[in-house]
Amino acid sequence: MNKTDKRDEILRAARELIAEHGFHGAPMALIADRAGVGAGTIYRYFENKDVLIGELHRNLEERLYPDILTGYLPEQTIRERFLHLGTALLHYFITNPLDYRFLQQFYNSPYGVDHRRDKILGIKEGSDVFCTLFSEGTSQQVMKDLPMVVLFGLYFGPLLAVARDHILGFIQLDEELITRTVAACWEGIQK
Amino acid sequence: MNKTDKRDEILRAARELIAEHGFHGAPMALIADRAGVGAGTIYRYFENKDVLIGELHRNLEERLYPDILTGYLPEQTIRERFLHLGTALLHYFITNPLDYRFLQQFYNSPYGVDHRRDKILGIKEGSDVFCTLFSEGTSQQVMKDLPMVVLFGLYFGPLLAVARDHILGFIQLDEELITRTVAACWEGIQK
Amino acid sequence: MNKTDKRDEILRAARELIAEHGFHGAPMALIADRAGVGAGTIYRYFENKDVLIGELHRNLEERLYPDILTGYLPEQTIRERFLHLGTALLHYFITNPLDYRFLQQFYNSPYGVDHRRDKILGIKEGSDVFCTLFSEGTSQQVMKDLPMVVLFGLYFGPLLAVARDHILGFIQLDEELITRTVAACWEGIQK
Amino acid sequence: MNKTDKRDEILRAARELIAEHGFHGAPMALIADRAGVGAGTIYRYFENKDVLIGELHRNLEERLYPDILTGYLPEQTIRERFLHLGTALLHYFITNPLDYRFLQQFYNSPYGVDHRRDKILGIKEGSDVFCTLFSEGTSQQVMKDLPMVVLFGLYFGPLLAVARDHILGFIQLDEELITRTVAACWEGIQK
DNA sequence: GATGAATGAGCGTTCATTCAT
DNA sequence: CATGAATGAACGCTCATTCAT
Repeated sequence: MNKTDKRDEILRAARELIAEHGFHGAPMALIADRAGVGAGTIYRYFENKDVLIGELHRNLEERLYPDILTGYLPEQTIRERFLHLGTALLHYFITNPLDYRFLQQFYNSPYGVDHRRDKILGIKEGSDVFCTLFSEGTSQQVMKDLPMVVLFGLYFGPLLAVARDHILGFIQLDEELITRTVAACWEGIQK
Repeated sequence: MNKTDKRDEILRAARELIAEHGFHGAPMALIADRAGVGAGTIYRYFENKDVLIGELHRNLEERLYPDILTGYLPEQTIRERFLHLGTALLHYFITNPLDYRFLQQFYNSPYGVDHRRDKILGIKEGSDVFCTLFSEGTSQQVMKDLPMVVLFGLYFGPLLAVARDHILGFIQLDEELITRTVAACWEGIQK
Repeated sequence: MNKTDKRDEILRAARELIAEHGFHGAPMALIADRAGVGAGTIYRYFENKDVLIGELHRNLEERLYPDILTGYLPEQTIRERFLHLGTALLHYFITNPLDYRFLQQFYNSPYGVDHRRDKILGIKEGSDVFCTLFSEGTSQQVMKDLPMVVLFGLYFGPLLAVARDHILGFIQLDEELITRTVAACWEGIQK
Repeated sequence: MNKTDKRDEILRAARELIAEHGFHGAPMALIADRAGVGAGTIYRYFENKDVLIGELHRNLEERLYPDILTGYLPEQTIRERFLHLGTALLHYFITNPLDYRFLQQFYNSPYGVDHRRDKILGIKEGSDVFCTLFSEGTSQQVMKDLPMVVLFGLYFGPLLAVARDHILGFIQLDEELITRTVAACWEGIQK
């Protein structure tokens, strides 16, 4: 196992444990075990647990963004792009429930404390796509003239809520329901 | 300090610490300190930490529901009642940010595990107000024909998101913004 | 309830709890509860827990000795008296298993530490009957010429062991078995 | 200090503290101190205190049985074997007083609760030597026709009593006294 | 570089004892 | 006197982090 592999194994092990059992169920020793490395080894790759968790978060974003941007075409209308991103986001979380659960844990833990600025469950930072789209939307008067933060709330709030409820089994999202849910968000946001 | 006072002090101390620093920042010893009592005293009032936390939750609901139901008139139109509740909820969380933060911690911790079914950040089944209102809304075809869970997401998702962002200082919600935000939710939900 | 009654209630409650659950299952608060008095009240009658336990021990002996001495006739032969006491002792413990269990707990706890000199599971101190009997037995050459302590071991050792096993349910002692057991002891001790 | 040494140090420290002060005088922190290790270290070797205590018990038996079986010859008469085992047992406890005191504590504590069936102060079922010997003794009509449990009481009762009194300093057992004591037991048990 | 045994501060909880009422 | 609420030291145990090998 080379250096990068080891690092990846640690991240994977940590992500799984946290998603499955929460932070309280993911002590360093267990992460090391599941990653197949020694407990001390983790500290060669990550200064401490906070840093490991933070890295996990960054790592997640690096997988999330390419995914939802696949097939995203700047030349489409604002509405079309809005629907694409919302739909893609729901698909991503449904396909990767561990990632959803990790995010949920992350933003309500001491580890997420420094990332709180990454509002809206983390879907903002570096998310120029969303910023750009919403800026365009408001300046072109296609979206309501509300602060960006509120528009984000109207968008991500419902999406994350239904993703959570799907993952918790309170609802079974299918293509049609996803489409209609994202469409409803649009109606709340459009002018 | 009499018996009730002491119990209240413990609840207040616990609520504050949890809201400010999360569960990890609220060990029993610190709660006792801040409440001005001995560590063992807490256990005269609450069987164990889980029970204390659970009581904190119940206690919060006992303050939240009367508040948002003040001035709620069943004879108003569905839209009017929808706007009333949404506005009242935002007001409550803005006025009681500690309660918002406590709920946020609560539902993402082992303590809230049994209450997960109480979906949508504590607006739970027993909250017939919301259930009743939404049932009426869909059956009268005033609201979209979506599963209750999705409608709840479209309602509470944005509200809780903007409440959080206000509390975190990312926006300053005033009466007008509150009204417009809740109105936007309505537009997403109405048929 | 007068002063003596209260004291007796405390002793009774303590004895029961200790016999039933051991010392670890008899905190002062529970003793007070079962005695129907306040926790602080115990300290009016007994300086501290050690003293209470010690008193319990003395109290037991005050009930045990009159019992086994009933029908004890100094004019009987040494053998007859030996058999009488042994039989009476077994009867007492079978009839009062709580007392047996208390003694057992007592002599293996910090509380019994000062009473260790009361060897042979407590059946020695003040037990002039036994001392007298055995002195007589050795000086009259009816018993083996062994140190008193050894003779006591040959007497109380088996008796307490079978009492324990009866109470634990490993054996069902009836009159005949009691008689034969005490007789066997005698055979070991007699010259 | 290597791994085995550390484990042994912990066992030794625990045995000593329990023998000297009983279970109440052997908190984990003190055991760790006396063993010269950190408090947490104990838990690398023993899952919890119960397991540590249980191991202490097993460990003792592993030293006790080989010791008393040394020189034990099945071809000897029942009486000879009886005397051998009794003598060896007394020698063992006199030589290892800490072991005697540990056993005494063990069987009168919550820790020994599961071992209660191992009657007669730890001379338990696995001790086929004793069972076998006594079975042979009764079936060959060399021993009295009493239940095994009573015979055990007549054997171990006195032996453990005199061992205790020697350890407590009430008598000084020498070879002759040991021999005569065990012989007295035999007289009580033989037909 | 990798390891995992060792650490000890910190946790939730219990309970003998005190003392204001 | 009697009370029982209050105390806080002490317990068994966990786990992020270190460091000798």
